[in-house]
Amino acid sequence: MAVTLAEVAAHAGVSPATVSRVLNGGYPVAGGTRTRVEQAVEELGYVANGPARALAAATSDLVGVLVHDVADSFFGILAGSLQSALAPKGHGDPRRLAVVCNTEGAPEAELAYLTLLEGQRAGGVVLTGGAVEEPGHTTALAARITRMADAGAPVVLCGRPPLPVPAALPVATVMFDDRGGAFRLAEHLLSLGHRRIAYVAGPPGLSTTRVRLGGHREALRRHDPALPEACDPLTVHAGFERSAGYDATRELLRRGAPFTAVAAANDTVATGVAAALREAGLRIPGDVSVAGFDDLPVCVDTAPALTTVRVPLREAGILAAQLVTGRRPLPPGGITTLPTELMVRGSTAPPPPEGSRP
Amino acid sequence: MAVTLAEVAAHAGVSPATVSRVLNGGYPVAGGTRTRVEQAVEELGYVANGPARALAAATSDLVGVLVHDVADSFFGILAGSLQSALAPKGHGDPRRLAVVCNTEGAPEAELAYLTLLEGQRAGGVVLTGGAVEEPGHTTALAARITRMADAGAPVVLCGRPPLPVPAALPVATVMFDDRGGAFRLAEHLLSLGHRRIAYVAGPPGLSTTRVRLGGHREALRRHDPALPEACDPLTVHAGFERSAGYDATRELLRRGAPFTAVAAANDTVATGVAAALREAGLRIPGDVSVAGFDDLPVCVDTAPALTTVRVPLREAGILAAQLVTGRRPLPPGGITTLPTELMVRGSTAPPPPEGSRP
DNA sequence: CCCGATTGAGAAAGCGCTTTCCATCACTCG
DNA sequence: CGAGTGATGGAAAGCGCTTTCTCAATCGGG
Repeated sequence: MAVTLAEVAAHAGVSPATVSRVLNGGYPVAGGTRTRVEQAVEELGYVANGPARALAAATSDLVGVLVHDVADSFFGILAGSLQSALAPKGHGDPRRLAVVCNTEGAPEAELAYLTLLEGQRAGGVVLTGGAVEEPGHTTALAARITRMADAGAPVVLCGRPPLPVPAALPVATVMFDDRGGAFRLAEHLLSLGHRRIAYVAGPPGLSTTRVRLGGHREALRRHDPALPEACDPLTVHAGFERSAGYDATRELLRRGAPFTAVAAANDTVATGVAAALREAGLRIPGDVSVAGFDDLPVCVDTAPALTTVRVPLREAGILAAQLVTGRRPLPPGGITTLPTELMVRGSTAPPPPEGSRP
Repeated sequence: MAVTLAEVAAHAGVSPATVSRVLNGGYPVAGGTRTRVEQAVEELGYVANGPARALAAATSDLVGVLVHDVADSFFGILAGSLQSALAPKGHGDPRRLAVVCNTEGAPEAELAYLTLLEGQRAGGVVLTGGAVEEPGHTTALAARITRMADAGAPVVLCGRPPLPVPAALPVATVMFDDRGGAFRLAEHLLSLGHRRIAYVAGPPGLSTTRVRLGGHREALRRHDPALPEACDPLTVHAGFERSAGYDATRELLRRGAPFTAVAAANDTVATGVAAALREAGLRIPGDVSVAGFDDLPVCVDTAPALTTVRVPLREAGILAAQLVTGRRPLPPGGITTLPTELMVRGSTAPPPPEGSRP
């Protein structure tokens, strides 16, 4: 059916082995021979049979990309830039294909997809999104990743903490300075004069949740050691969806404890928070300031525009692509932390004078 | 290294052929034997070698998903639901993996990715996003798709017009009633009293652009045969990004021809339109009404919320997944048109009384 | 109770490529 | 001037699975 390597070899008057070597490099081939082969490839319109290559080489051109959900802008942007970076313009390298898997953040799903990817002899895997911090899962994941990396498939952890794997293995971690971002965001709110700061956190047990909340509380503590505890009643855990922010805020409002600002786990949640607030007749930022996290595109289209912390998703995607394809050497220690940046917009302002509610 | 079929066979005391048959079905295997094999698979934790399967069977578990850009919510949502639908909960079927490819809508990129996918012996392909309507490309694409479908890989065109391929081939088309949606949206604006309706269309030459604009103009024409032409100076073509909407609107404003409403190619563009309008000191919908298309999540978070046309992306993704895996038979004619729905929100209202500008 | 259908399972031939392991060959060193 | 040497290219053995092609065994009917 399709043109095979053997046919190209015959056409060029060389052996299949030579054609393979020309195509894959890493072996000296005389200039003339090389040209002849390349011409044959061109003339016959040869396209390698991926599965056959993968079977023989025990590694494929597939790169697994585990995300919570590509429909979520956070992951969509990350996966998008990653995918694009996998396909370099100058079609020099053989193109790697991105296999994206929605795990919903579920440990079992992550493991299940990794199994599938191992079965496909994926040439690399990128795990994104916060990690469920449960000892059992961490161990299982570390073991799996070690096995894959050991088999030659680079693994990149993106936006999640490093895992205990033997050094020297091709395992890299790309982190975001979530803690610093949350810290600066809280500082921003404090400097505006806010003290009763509500916090709609992500799901408990997730690394991202812990780190962001940690940075936030640290800033409160720095300002006033008693503040973190004082704000505890104003902290609620929720999911990462808009509705979670909405529900959490209604709950907060229902409780009646007054607050003048709300920081959310991420921008999506923040939009839910804002919606609930507005619905309750509160003005943003007049009555309550709202802040998100991630700096998704939606931030500039809400009214007022959302103060948030920019997380360099595109950069992370590109970096992850380079690391997982080996186009970029592992940084010392295997960890790269990308900076986050406070983006002050219209949704945060000084709190209203005392006496207003809530 | 990993457990192989042969080892499972040995463990179960049968031949490799039998194990393969148990795993793939489609061949009678006695109950006892089957049980024994399944047990062996379980005990050894056997995971099939994808490439080997694909090589022997000449088809893989990979499903290609071509999108303009997954980072764009429209495609992210589509690809997300498609991917999830590919992995049915009850882990009965062998899981299919989604290979997502960002084509930026470029014909060459589409072809290039299809080549790659053919090389991988993909078991199916879903092409999404409007098609570039250029004879050459249409022909080339039709030929490619025919070849793939002929080789047994179902092809699903999603959100783009059907292609001329021999019937009887597994090629399905899932369309959105873009025309109807645009028509009803225009009707809505007309019924509010708008007559000078600007339109920020998508890139020329793209099927989506043509169809949406067509529906829009048809509604204008129905209302008053002279209206389409009257609004021509208010129609501009742009890209599908927010900035395109922004730039186009500034251009419109600069021209000085008055208008009381702007319909955009999609929601993302509409947010850009709104931003430019607000920046020019115009109130929405007080001075100018704005409408989008697609009903992306962002619509409910803009202020005011964006009137738009809901496009059933999730449903389309699920449907495409079922069609491309053959879990759902092709509809007669191979075409399914999904309905769109007008979503009236706060960004559209009657035009201001004459005399206001512009 | 024997014979042609059926049903169930094994043997073996690839699928198309990579990759040792060798065989050349043209030189160069001593 | 013969052997050592690096640069090239070929032969062939798989990689792990699917799928004919075959054959043994079981079964119902005349």
